Amino acid sequence: MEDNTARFEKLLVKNGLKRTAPRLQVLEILSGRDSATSQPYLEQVMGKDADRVTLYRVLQAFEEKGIIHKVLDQQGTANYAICSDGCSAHEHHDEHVHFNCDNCHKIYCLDTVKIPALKVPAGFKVDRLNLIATGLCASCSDKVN
Amino acid sequence: MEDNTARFEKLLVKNGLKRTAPRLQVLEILSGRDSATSQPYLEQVMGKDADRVTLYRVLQAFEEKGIIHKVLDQQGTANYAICSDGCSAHEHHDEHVHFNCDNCHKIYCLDTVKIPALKVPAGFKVDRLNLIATGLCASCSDKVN
DNA sequence: ATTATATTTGCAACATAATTGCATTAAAAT
DNA sequence: ATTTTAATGCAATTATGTTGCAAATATAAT
Ligand SMILES: [Mn+2]
Ligand SMILES: [Mn+2]
Ligand SMILES: [Zn+2]
Ligand SMILES: [Zn+2]
Repeated sequence: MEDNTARFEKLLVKNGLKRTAPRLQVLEILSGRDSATSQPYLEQVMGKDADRVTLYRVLQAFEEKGIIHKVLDQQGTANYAICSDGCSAHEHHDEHVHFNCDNCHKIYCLDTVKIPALKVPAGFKVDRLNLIATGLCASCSDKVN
Repeated sequence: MEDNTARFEKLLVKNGLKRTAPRLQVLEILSGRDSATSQPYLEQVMGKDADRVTLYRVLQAFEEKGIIHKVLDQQGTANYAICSDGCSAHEHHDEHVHFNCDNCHKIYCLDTVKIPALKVPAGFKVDRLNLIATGLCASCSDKVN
């Protein structure tokens, strides 16, 4: 497997973003997790390595460039995950289902589960769909049973 | 059509809630709108008729009793709408699609559009589904064309 | 009608998430 | 090495939501 840092540096350059410590750190954290990561968690992990404001700006830049996508959980907290498919500055392709676990509160990107097309009342023009399923994740439903 | 205030008073009593001015006012506002109403808007309209905290508590009580349901829009803002079907303190039945207009930012409860059942990976146990469609509402797509 | 009770409200204080302006710093281009 | 441009840090501010507690009020009991 290719060196992470080198890969991230390429990613930044490709998107016209400068190679800075806070940005590399955010990419490092996000890529090392199996579920979406909340802003509060990121803030806590980064600690004083970067200012709060910087974190917000890094996340915003990444989202605009199509590097990450934002998912709001049921409490309205922002969570971020690296985009898997070919998202770009001009268009996100993250129309997969998100699963929010009631127990561990993780948000999983269910990349394999596509959102079914929808029939809406006349006049409404659907641009994007956002489906959040809530319940117990595989790991938590295991433990309960 | 029956007098609104009388109807609301019954609703409160039925749910073991006292008939108070802020509660009646919230019901009055919500029932007079064709789309979900944001907390900030409610706060603004109520002005100094009720304290911010009271508004939050009224909304919370209504939600718990199944009188209203909460929808978060794409910005994470809380929006509230009166429950149409038989929601109760023990269970909400609001699994309809919500439509968030990019132009007027209104959130419509599409009561007629049910969320299709979902096939999730093994182990995941779905409890609730929340589908938000974003785009242009009928009224706004009219104006654009 | 008066009193007792349980609930609801308002206020103050606090917590957290997010944004803005601006001076400083640092990355990349020349 | 110097210039240019982008990004960061800091301070201040706004918005959203919560908690504890005393005062007020709706309703039930007398
Ligand atoms: Mn995702
Ligand atoms: Mn609804
Ligand atoms: Zn879980
Ligand atoms: Zn609209």
